[in-house]
Amino acid sequence: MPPTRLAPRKSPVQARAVETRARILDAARTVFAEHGYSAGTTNRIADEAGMSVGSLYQYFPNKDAILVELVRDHIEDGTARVLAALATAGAADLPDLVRAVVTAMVAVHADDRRLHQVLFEESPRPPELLAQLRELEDGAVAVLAERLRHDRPDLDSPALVARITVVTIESLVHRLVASDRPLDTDRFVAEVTRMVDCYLTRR
Amino acid sequence: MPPTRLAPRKSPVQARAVETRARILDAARTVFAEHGYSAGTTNRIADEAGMSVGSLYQYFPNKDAILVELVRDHIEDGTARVLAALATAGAADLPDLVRAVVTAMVAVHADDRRLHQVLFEESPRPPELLAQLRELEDGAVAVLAERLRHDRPDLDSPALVARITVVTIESLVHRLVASDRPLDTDRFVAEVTRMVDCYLTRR
Amino acid sequence: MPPTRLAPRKSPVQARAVETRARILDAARTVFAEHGYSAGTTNRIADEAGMSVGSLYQYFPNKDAILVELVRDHIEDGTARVLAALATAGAADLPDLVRAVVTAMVAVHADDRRLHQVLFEESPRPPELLAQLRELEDGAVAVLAERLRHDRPDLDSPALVARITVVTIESLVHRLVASDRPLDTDRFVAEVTRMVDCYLTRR
Amino acid sequence: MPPTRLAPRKSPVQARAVETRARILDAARTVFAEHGYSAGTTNRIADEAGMSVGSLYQYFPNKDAILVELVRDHIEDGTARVLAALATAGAADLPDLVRAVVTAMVAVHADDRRLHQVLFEESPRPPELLAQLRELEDGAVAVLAERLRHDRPDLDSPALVARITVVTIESLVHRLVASDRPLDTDRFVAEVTRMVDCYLTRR
DNA sequence: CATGAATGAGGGTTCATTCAT
DNA sequence: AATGAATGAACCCTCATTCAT
Repeated sequence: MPPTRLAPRKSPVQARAVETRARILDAARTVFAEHGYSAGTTNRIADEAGMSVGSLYQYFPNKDAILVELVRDHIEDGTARVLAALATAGAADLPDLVRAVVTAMVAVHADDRRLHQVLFEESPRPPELLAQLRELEDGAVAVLAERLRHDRPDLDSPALVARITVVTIESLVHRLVASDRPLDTDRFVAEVTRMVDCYLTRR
Repeated sequence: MPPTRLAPRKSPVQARAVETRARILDAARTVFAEHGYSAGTTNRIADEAGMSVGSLYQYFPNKDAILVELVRDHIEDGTARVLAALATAGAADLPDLVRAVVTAMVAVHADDRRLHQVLFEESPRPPELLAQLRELEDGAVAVLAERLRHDRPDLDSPALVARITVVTIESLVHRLVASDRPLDTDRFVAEVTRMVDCYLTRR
Repeated sequence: MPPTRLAPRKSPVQARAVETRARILDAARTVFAEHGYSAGTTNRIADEAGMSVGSLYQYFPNKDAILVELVRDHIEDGTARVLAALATAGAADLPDLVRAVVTAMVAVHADDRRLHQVLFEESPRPPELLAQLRELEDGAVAVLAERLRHDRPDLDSPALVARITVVTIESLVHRLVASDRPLDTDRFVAEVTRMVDCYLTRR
Repeated sequence: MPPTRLAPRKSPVQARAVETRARILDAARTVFAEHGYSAGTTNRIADEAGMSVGSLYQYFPNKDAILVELVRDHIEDGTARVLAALATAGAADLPDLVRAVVTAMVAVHADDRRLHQVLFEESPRPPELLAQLRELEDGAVAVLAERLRHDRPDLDSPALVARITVVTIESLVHRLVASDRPLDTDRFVAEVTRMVDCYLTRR
């Protein structure tokens, strides 16, 4: 039985598998957010996903793989949203871009604060995961450095400045999210933006 | 019996105990840095310290207590060194103070990068420990805010600015330390200083 | 599909679980009888049951729960057998009833003397267990007291007499069972019966 | 330096040792009563006795030895007090003797209920201890049997009757003491006495 | 493919006992 | 003799992973 000619989609089997993986990842998010990493056992995740542990292990080779996938998803989602924000901002000037990026970053991380704590602060960091994070950071740094080379040809080392900027934004957003004492988000964004603007704008 | 004989030295018993605690903490630093928190077992720590688990448990009631003590020591050491740097800087202007603080912070954390990752990113955070960290941050914020009220009476909310500043410095230093890709420390200090200065100085 | 097919039989899953629990309890009986409570480790029990510790802990949340279940089983078994003996004795007079009860009690406890020592003399007594024992004793006291009110309306305090009687029978049977020097069981029953009869019958 | 000629006492050294042993035993009583047997650690006992574990082990070869000694002391004390009661009762008739014995037994055990529970119900029973208990019981049985042979020459098996009697009294007294629900002691004594009297007196 | 019972290494912790001082 | 730090076997329990059904 030949598949419908122009069906540009995965075979039913694969589609099912993709959906199951998603169910597991959703469950893992819930369970990690609620129990933390070590107490977020694979059995609990399988339970939450409404399947047996055995099934879970058919889709992920081990617990770490789930974690890695979770982070990858988060990164992809974050990247997409930040890029969308930049697209919207268009060819704005630096301050506006910074504000757009910081706002988007905060939005990305505000979804589930506790989950991000678990993901980024209390979980083991397999090499694969570290590589992903580096790649992301490097990408952002490259983009910003390029822009700086155009806008601020006077800068000594645009790469370093770009990295400091990127790391500052990332760090502060994570800190905001991880913080037990909630800061006012809008003010936070405003202040971070002002700081970074100043750093990038003044010679 | 000359007074020097029984001078400022703890009784043999206590001195021994203090030394043993120190040995355990040193071993814990080594083991945590090498294996991470969960794999840094009490038996491994005792081994590294050249003693039996039982002995270890005569000095610490449980594994968490070791972690808490490690962080407390780190905080005390860090606080002392930052204060010393400030004292040396004397009544300098803000930029110089910022540079002194950042330099001291980097020095404090450069000792053992991996250990700080374990301590601050992948370990459980008992309430006692969180309280310590808050206290430290609040203290720094209070000092800086006070200074800002003097130097920059025009600032809207010195407390918020102070907190953003403190958190920025803390975060960036931790990021630098946690980073697998070593940045040039001096340049890093210079850039962070410049960023914070700008933030605090420009209206 | 004939009704006998799906008749009063538990689903395979449950039936298996029930059987496994029984295997664990049997193993626990053996191990406790042989090693006592503290030396009767969960690993030894699992071993004796031909399974791993992990499996054991899938059926019981902790060691005490095994003990409690063992005692509950013993109580249920004992209660059933004593009631059966009473049913057989029918509306006999007091002496015959006493003989029936004592005989049944001895039979219940004769199964495994050493186990009963462990269960009732050297194990911790979780509140749940104490409650069970009290309930049992109170039940027996209530039944006997009621009967005494009918048969011996002259008695001052049937409740106290009933309790003394019940406790005496329980105690002596346990003593007999715990004893290292086996007494002749029939004579023992005869003497205890005589003593209790006398106590209940003579004014 | 020859010791004082007619000093009928232990050498100072021995006297000191005896006193130290007593201190340890007192401490053990306190600690066992408070913490139970397994949680009544040798360190706690040494602490309570105001000495170091090492010293404790100079007087007792191991923990069990302390337990055995505690029971031995209890038995000696109990025997002495029951004998005293009998002496006071003089050549009374059986009922009076029984009352005297039961009263004395209750008094002996009322001192520290919890300690007796620990000693007789939740501690391991080393062979040495079992031997002591047998010896005591046998002694009491022998005395009573002898008396029965005089007073009740009609009895078939005075030895068995004596043993049942002795065991009944022992058991009930222990039960009373171990009980969580306190019975009125005087009524208890009266009832037990009545029961035993009846048993021994009526043919 | 799904199931979930089974596995068992390994974790933190305790405590009777020893031994250097 | 006294001390008390040190020892380390053993305990109860967890959880990532496997495998028979």
